[in-house]
Amino acid sequence: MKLYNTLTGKKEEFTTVKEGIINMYVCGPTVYNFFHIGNARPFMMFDLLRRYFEYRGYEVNYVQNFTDVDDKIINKANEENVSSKEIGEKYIKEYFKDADALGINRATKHPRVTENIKEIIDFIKVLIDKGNAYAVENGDVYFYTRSFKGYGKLSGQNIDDLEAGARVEINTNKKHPTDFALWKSKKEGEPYWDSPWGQGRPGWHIECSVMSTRYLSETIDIHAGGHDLIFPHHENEIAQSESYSGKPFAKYWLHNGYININNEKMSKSKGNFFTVRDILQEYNSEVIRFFMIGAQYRSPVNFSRELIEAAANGLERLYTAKDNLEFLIENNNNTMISEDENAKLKEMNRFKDKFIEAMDDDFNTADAVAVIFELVRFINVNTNGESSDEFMRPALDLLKELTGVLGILSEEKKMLASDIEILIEERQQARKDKDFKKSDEIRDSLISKGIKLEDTPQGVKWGYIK
RNA sequence: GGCGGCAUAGCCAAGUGGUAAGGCGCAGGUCUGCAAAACCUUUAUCCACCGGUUCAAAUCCGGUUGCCGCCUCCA
Repeated sequence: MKLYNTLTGKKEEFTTVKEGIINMYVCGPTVYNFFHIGNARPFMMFDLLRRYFEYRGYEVNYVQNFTDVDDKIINKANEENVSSKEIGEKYIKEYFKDADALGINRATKHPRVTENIKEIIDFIKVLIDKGNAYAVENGDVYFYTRSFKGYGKLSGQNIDDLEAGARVEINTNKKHPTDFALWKSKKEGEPYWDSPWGQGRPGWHIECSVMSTRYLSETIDIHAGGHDLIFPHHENEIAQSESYSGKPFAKYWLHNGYININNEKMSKSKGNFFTVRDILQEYNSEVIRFFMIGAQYRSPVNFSRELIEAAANGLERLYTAKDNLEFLIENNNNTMISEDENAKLKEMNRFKDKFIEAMDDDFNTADAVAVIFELVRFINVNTNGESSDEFMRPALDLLKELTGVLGILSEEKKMLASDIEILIEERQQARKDKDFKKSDEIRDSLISKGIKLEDTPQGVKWGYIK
C-alpha cells in the first residue's frame, strides 16, 4: 500500500512500526459548536482509512481527541453565561450525535484535554529540563523553537522566513517570534489548573503531543488532520514530541483537502459553512458519504446542492442494482450453475483486485467507486430470470463486501405494510383485466406514499423512492 | 514577501511516458399495456496557454496565465 506523506512530499510504501498494528492519531474537534461538512471530511475519511486497514487485516489503535479547553470555548461560555465545562460536555454529545448519524465509527479512544492536565504538565516539565522550553515571569511557558533544529521540516518553512513574515505583534516575553505557548497563565474568567508555573491552562499544540504519546506511543504510524493544521499545529507537535522523546513522532503525515464553497474554503470564521446537522435534515447520511468518497481525500472539493443531488443519483444506481439482484435471488428457482456462469464467476474476481489496487494507491476512493460501478454493470448485464442461485449469491456478496468497506449500501429494505400489499395485488388484477386506468391510479397513489413499482418478468418489484 | 496546491467533456472525477476510467446530466434506441429499471449507441482528435526533451507527453523539463490555501483561531 502506498500513502502520500506530507513530511516527504511523496507517495511512499506504507510500513508499520510494529508488524500488523497501526497506531493512528487524528486531530479532533474543538467542541464549541456543531461541526460543519468541512470538519466532517477528515473524521469520515480517516475513519474510512482505518476501516480499510482493518479490512486488510491490520489491528488499528485509533485515537481522536476532543479539545475542550480553548479560547473559542471560553468565549462561547461567557456569551451564554455557563461554564466552559458545560459547553464542552454539550458539544461532545452533539459531536457524537452527528458522527453516529454519518456512520463514523467511534475511535478506540476519544481523550479530552481536561483529562490530561497532569500529563501535560509533566510533559512540559521535561521540555523545560531539556532546554526546549522556558517559563517567563507572568507564568506563561513557551516552546523555544530555535532549540529544535528540525523546526519547519513538515511545512517546508524556514524559521528565518517565518520571523520575517511574522504577522503577529512581537510578544516581548518570547525569545523568538515563532515560539509558541505550552502553558498560558490564568486570566480572569478562564478555567485554570495549578502548575509549577502558577495557575493557568495548556496551550493548544501540547495536547496532541501528550495524548498521542499517552494513548498510543512515542512513535506512531500515522498522524492525520486537515490541510490547514500543517502549520503551525502539526509542525509544533513535531517540535514538542521529538524534543521530548528524541524519536520520530509520526512516520506518515496525512492531510485532507478542504471542502469549498464556490472554490473558497468553508470555515466558521467566513460563515460560508453548512453544518452536518442541517444537511442531514435534507439528505440521507449515505448520500453525504457517497459525495465524500467520490473524490480522493487530498483533493479539494466543492460542496453544492447540485453535487449532492448528483451523488444521490449515483448512489441510487447502486441501490437499484442491489435491490434487483436480491429480487432475482428471492424469486429464483434455478440452482444449477451453468458453465458460462462458472467462467463469469472467475472473471468477477478481477473487480475485487481492482478495488484493492485503487484503495492501496493512496486510498483512492474515487477509483474504488468506479470499480464498484463496473461491477454493477457486470452484474446487471449477466443476471436475469434464468440466472442460478450459485452465480447470483457470490455476486451479491462481492457487491456487499466492497460497498461495505466504503460504508455504503448498508440500508436494508423494510417489510411492506399489509394494506399496501393488498393494493399491489389489486393492481395486478386490474392489469390482468386490462383495466390500465385503474392500475395506473393505484401505482400513482403508491408513488405519493413513497413507494414505486416495477413490473418485471419475475413479478412486481417494489422499492422506496429516495 | 516566504512556503504549498490546483487547472481533464455541460457538471463531478480517475489517469504521472504508449495514445483519454467511472459517475451525473443530455439525446436516440431496445424492452414494457404505459411506465420504471436495465441494456445498447451517442456526448474530449484531445487534457489552461507557449516552448522544449522523446520514436512517443494530459503525464517529464522551462516559462506564462488563472484560481485556491498556509504563514493569525480554523478540518
